[in-house]
Amino acid sequence: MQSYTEENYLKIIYHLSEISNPVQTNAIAERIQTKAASVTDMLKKLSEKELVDYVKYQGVTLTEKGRLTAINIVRKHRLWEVFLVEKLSFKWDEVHEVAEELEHINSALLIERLDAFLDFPKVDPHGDPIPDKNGNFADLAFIKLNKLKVGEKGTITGVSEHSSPFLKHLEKLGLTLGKKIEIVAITDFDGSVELLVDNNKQSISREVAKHILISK
Amino acid sequence: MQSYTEENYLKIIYHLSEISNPVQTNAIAERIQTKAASVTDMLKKLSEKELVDYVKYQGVTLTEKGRLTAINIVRKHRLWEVFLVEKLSFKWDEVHEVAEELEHINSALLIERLDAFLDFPKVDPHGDPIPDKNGNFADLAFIKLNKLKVGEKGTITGVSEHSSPFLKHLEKLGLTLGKKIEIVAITDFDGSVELLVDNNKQSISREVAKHILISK
DNA sequence: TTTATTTTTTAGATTTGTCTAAAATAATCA
DNA sequence: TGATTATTTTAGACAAATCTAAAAAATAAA
Repeated sequence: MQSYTEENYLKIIYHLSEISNPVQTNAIAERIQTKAASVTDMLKKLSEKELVDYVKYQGVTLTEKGRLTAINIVRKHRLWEVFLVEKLSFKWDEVHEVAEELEHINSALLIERLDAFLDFPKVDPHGDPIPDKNGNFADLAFIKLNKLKVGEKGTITGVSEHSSPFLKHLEKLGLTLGKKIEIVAITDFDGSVELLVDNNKQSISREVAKHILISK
Repeated sequence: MQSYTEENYLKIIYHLSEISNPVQTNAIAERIQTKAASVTDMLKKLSEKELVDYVKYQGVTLTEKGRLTAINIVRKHRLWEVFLVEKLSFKWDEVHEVAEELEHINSALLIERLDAFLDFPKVDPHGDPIPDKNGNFADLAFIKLNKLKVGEKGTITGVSEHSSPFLKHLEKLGLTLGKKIEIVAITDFDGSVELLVDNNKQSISREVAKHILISK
């Protein structure tokens, strides 16, 4: 069994692993709102528990055991997000903090029942995939919007950034889940993207495009 | 804002207050599975935060501020119990531990929405009243079964003891929520009670009777 | 390939909640 | 009442997670 804090570290390491591997101390410190020294201490502890492989001055990788623990937390987080949005009428951008707390509730029965109650959803309200209880993801095949070429079409199925300002920005532009888009132009100089949504032309920065997930 | 631990102390003190006032150190220690010395430490802390009135060697009472905090935790606990039973098909005696964790989730919006989702329930699955968000209880007027006299009738509307063995015992005897009962006899020597449920004669100890709540 | 800069780690301290053992107070009872 | 017993508190220590300041290692730059 892990503490609340240990679970948070595992989850953050899991998410950061998708960007860089191994994950650096400072990256964790920044995400978890703490100091690098504290992170080092925790990494040693997680390493002793065989939840991560940790090499001094190099960084950490999750062990299989650590990965499964992290995925389980992600599963709980995303199921709770579905619950909040679908059953309690939370908005897309209101759910994150509460789910951050709910994900640490410890009851296998609860999560199984919740999953069934929600009718076994495959994605959360941000379009992120929900792993099953064995840690397997249904593959959904999406691509980041900034990877699309001029003329290509697709449907918005997710985002990879969940901050409230970002989500509000998208909503204002009409770039919400399920919307069909088409790439009109890509600016050479800064990589910003012009696209069509609902027959409106919209322009977004490369930064924003990178966080929008598209399926075809 | 209080810590998880502080919240637990307040809740326990609140519950024990119904039995004895002020509440003694040892009583808290026993309930919270800790040592008397630890309780003393915490009582000093809660006292400094003006959540309890604490007199050395005498015991504690909740302040108004402490009482409202405690009631809010009780409210959350009971609403979650309703959710678990009504929406996730938990059994009567399976909900307590999970609700014990859920009650510490911190979001006013979440609780308001949950309350509405559950259609503003007035009692939890054990028949205990759910306070509203201002801390007021709808008065439901019940009496403990051991206070009834021979020949009196009533309906089981709650219990004041929630351990799994106790609840299973009641279920086995057919003494579940909503059942109508009639007192047949009360033994002089140990206070045990004979009663009619569904036309069956059952006998229960005074201890058990004390924890069954009856409305007329 | 040295030097400078950034990143990471160590060492020692702090806070929260807990503990044991011993001392202080209150309650009981002969 | 005075002695015994039970309850509660103090004193000092400990584990978890964090911090600051300084040292060590890795990376980048000149």
